[in-house]
Amino acid sequence: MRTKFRTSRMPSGTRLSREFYQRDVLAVAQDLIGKSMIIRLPDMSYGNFPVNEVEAYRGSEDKACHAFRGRTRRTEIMYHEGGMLYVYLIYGMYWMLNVVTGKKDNPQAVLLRGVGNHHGPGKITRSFGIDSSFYGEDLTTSERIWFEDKGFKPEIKTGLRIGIDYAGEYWKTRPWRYFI
DNA sequence: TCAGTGATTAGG
DNA sequence: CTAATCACTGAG
Repeated sequence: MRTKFRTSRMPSGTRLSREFYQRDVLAVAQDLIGKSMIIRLPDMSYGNFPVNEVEAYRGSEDKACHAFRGRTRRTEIMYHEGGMLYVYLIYGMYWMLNVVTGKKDNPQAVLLRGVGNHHGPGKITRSFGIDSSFYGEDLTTSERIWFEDKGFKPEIKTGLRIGIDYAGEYWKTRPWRYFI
């Protein structure tokens, strides 16, 4: 953390490490539930929002994962080692915020669907002004967004991933949505 | 139930 | 270049 942004309002906690994100996406997705998303707000203070809903997208095998169609400029960041952000625009209006997980060249990501009182992937990014400038952001070094463990261990429920009817019977029935 | 909205992608 | 698609949202 550069001194520049160290203020009295900086939250104290344990920033999640590279190792946390480098695990398989199903483990990371579940473990992200209850962790805190720390984000720098317009007034330069930091907001703390517990993650309450996510979905896992698991590699080139997963028909619902963007990496299913291979490496493209958009999906390139998913091939990086875990701990980066994958941000993309959908329907011309909504930025989707994803956390890249797994080892290098194993394209996986966790979609954030709910943090704090913000429910809905497009609403999260709209609320915090997250856009393409966050693409490739490194969560282990960023000064404007990262995740912390504050010791909150909620009970986790599972469900089907939303909006992937095109993915075929097997992939659309994986219970890879996790929520509180 | 359905329109809005534009980047991304595959294909010619 | 064209056209289809889309991990969504809000209005009616």
